[in-house]
Amino acid sequence: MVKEGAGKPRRRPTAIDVAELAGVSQSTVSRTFSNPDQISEGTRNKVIAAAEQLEYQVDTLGSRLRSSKVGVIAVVVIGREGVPEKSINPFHYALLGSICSAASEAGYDTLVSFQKNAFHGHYFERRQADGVIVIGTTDNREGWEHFRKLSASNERIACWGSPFDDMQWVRSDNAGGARMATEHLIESGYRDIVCLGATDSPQRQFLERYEGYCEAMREAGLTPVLHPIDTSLKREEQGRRGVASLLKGERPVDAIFAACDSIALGALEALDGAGKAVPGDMGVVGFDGLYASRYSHPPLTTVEPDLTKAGAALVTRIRALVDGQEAPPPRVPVSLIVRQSTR
Amino acid sequence: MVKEGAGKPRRRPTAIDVAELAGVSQSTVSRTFSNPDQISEGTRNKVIAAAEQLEYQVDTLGSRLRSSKVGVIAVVVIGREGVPEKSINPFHYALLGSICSAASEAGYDTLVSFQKNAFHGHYFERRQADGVIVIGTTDNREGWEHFRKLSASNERIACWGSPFDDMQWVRSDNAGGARMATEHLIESGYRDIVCLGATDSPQRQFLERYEGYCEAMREAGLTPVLHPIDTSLKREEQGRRGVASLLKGERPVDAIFAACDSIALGALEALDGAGKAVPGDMGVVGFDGLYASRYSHPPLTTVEPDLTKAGAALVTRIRALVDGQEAPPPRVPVSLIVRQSTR
DNA sequence: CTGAAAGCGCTTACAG
DNA sequence: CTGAAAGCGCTTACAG
Repeated sequence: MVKEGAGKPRRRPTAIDVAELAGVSQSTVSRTFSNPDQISEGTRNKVIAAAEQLEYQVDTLGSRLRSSKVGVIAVVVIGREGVPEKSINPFHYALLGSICSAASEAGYDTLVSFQKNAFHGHYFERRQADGVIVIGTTDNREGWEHFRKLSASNERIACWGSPFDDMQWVRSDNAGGARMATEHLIESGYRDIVCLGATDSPQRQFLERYEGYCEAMREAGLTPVLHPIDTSLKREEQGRRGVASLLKGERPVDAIFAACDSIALGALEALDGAGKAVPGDMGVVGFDGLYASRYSHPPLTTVEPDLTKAGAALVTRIRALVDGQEAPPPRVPVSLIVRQSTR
Repeated sequence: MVKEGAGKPRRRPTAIDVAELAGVSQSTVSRTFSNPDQISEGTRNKVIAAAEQLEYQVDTLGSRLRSSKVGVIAVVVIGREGVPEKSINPFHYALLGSICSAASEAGYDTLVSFQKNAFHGHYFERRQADGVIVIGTTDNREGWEHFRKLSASNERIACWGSPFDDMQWVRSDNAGGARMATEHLIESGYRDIVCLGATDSPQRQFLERYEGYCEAMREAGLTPVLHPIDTSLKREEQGRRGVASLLKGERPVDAIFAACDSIALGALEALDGAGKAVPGDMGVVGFDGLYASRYSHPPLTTVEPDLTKAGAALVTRIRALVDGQEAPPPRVPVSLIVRQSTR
């Protein structure tokens, strides 16, 4: 720990400095760190001792330039224009966290960028990253189009939440989760269960969730009902409006399976405002496992994807693209978290 | 958009390729991108046209190695051991987002890493970053000690939430925010207002918030009361236990100013469980502006720091350390968000 | 305003 | 197992 600014400018030590001190060639120093098996134990120890004495660390820049290995995964979080970072769906932040952790375990750095309207960042052309993971709101069509094109011409892009099927994606077991949620509602005695969602949304997962819901309903001899939402609104507002029109309608409803937690949170708010008791008058289940769903009133029963596995799967996908490894099937398991919004 | 894997290996174009096509020297190509004013307009246009034709982009690796400018800010999010990424305080995720945006606007990439127990990442020694921004839980003493030491020997570290005063920090206007919160409670008619917090916590902001609360109380002729929390517990649990012991106590209480939102959320839960009406029997105010606080029951009145300014201030701090620029005062303004947990 | 040349700190065939 | 040498793609004095 040499104090800097104490007079000595103290040049960063290089492999040459270490070589001199250890009495070996510069290439031997390099090999000691990049390919230690090639070096005899005795020599290796001398080099390591010298490196420690000088506080030497391999310069990433030199190493990467020469070896053409970047060692970086870029993570792009697609947002909506005009929406500040603090309002980004917390689910995406949590996913970002698990991606960064998984990357780190695989020996990659993560270059994170939040993009709304300007999708520049020529990661490959500028050799800044070996691969790109794209996550974020499905709604920013322009953003996804951009990465879809890149994906077509360069295969090192993996994504979560893409509206397009022809990209390298990783997804929740949406149908399975929806099925679990619906079966849970049926077992709890609800019968007039409506799905608050959309089949034509760019959010393909909404369709998959609706299908899982339908299967479970039909197997129980019940009729699935889709109550469509206005996908141009903010999620919570979709939930509020959805409930408002449901309550005005003729059809009896005793439970709501919402296509995502944010919609469910809005729905809970509207139900509370309308004086409806949850879970007594109406059961509600969401999908995503947002942090906020633990503190809603009442706390929301939801389907939660295993985010650790999701992050790992995305990183694995990139590695597979980079060096032809085998990739596991890209469906991430989910689990049902039963809270107080259902009986 | 040349399709890769279509047979042609297609080498990445270099400045030499562009130079050949444009009929100039390689140095001229380099200058066109790094120092365009040095190049006449005619030459510049020729070079740019050639670059576009070849889809050339400056190779970051070569450029950085030669110029010694890394152009990267590392962001370290300190977590608690054993706590998965998805459970990280959402506040830190939101702050992370605004840091990444601010960095991007200043022309920096952000290298994000989540660290719990292993604090390696020799960003400077390995020349991976020009500076490091450290955020995250104040509770991981070991983590902060690590970065404090680094901070002492290398001055390019800025932080949010450090328990130590001798680091380069950026903070909320904690005292001012606490004052606003307390004045709001007093104006709303509450009198027996207790601060649920700690003065001896490593969370220095808790002390500052307590002090702001005290000032406002004294100015109104009221006596400040600190109801201490057990800082070894999880935040929400601190809030639950705090309320439990408050309700068992002798002292009359009609409002709680909680040192942070997570504590307030736990407190709301416990009050609900104990059959206390909020805001009727008890007013509650938090601090942080978590996403979840919008969906608590009732929605939580809270003090919210301007996260966009916080991210910008941290990045500015790093830039100041890197190239001696002037830095603005590192207090981030806050605002009071009145919701339904207060009259 | 432009070019020729050196060199940033590494990795990696090649030779022994 | 180790060394001498070339070269990754740039930037930047130096000279004109």
